[in-house]
Amino acid sequence: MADIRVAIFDDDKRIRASLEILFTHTSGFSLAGSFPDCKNLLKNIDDAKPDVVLMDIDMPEISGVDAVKKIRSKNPELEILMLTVFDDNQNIFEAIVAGANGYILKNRSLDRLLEAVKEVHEGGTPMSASIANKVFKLFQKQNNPAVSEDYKLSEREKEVLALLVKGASYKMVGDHLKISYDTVHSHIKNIYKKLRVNSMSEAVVFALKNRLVNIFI
Amino acid sequence: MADIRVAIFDDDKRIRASLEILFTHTSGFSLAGSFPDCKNLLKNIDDAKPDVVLMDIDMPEISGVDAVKKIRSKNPELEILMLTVFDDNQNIFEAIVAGANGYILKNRSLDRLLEAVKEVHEGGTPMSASIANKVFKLFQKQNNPAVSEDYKLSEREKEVLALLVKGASYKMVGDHLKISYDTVHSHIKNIYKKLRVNSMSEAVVFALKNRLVNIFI
DNA sequence: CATGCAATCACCATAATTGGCGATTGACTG
DNA sequence: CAGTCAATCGCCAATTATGGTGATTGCATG
Repeated sequence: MADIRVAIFDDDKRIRASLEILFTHTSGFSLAGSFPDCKNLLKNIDDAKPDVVLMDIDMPEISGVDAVKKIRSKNPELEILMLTVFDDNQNIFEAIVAGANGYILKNRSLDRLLEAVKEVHEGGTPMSASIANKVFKLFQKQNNPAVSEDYKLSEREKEVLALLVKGASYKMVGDHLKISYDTVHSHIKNIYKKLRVNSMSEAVVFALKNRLVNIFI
Repeated sequence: MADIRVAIFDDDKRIRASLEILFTHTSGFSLAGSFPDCKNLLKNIDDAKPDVVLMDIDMPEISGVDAVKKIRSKNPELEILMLTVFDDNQNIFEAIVAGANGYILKNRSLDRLLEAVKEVHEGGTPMSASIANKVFKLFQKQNNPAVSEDYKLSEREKEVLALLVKGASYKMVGDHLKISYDTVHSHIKNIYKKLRVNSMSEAVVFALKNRLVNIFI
């Protein structure tokens, strides 16, 4: 197995120095580069060719979050691990959305750091339980209308609507649900009445906007 | 501190029996109810008044996922912990979106189960690392349009597509853009070809999914 | 047991969409 | 200046969707 190449971005000279030593002398890792700021960020990364970027979240001038955004726009595949002092930092959340792959607290042990780098490199997501929880809750909220208005669609009607959202025609819905074309027609008429729309595309947009059906997956 | 009242839904008699014993005899917990299926789900919950519901994800007739949806529609505050055998189950994911608060593998220790119940009750989210990772990635994807692919739609075509998403018909698009019905038809044919779809609703869903047009959120 | 409601199906007429074949104009480009 | 492409328009045929008025079955509920 080739070493995991790590690039460091941190304005604290001592931390940088200790990380440099760590990744230079630990087998399985190698130091791709070490930088005190995010000037020439993309060029530095281009030269260093790291597998994993360690990014301090609190840096002067260009913040860690902005750096993540910048990196993501050019290197969508690069793994980025954020370094932070506090775990209730709003920046962490922004960094996640911007595309960071995980983060680790600065006061954790070096072993834990090595583990986290490995984990990120293997596609994982090292992070604290409290942030994981926040992400989870927000995810649910985004995907679950919970108490969005009740349009009183029957189960069958929701089923039909979900198929329409997937691009099905009347006939396809009928085939899929093993019911006749006319029954599909009937359900759709009722759906339109309840949602107060007059066409399939309106119904589809309505369903997506009001999260009556779940897309994604 | 009052006991945490736990209600059990599992079709496996032995598991139910052992959970009943566990929650009856462990201090800090009490058994609110125990049921082999989800018939009378809401009434059972109404009677049992649990703080936390333990729900088997694979049950006959009404699945655990549907049960979660049902509970959520009436008791948005109730904590639900899913029980499952495998952790790569698609159902888990659906359960999460439906509003489950966490899940635990059935083969874990009873201690771990008690911990998880406590954690859920305190607003946490016990779950395996692999699912947490999936949730995290999907969350990022949803919040980060990143670099949506370029489907090479012309400006006019984007304009037409945006109107379709608003529920417009051919005729309405024509009126709005002051062009003929046949020109609208022409644009739409080209859009369908570029997006590789064959109907308006498909095009609309495609546009929303891939953020080719900006609405809501 | 009447009442309502969900789910199923049928028929009809009209409207809308879809896909195919064109065409012309003007702007940009190598 | 020839070629390309976006934008515009037209016609035709086939398919699909929409809206209306029915009907029957079965289930649940008071």
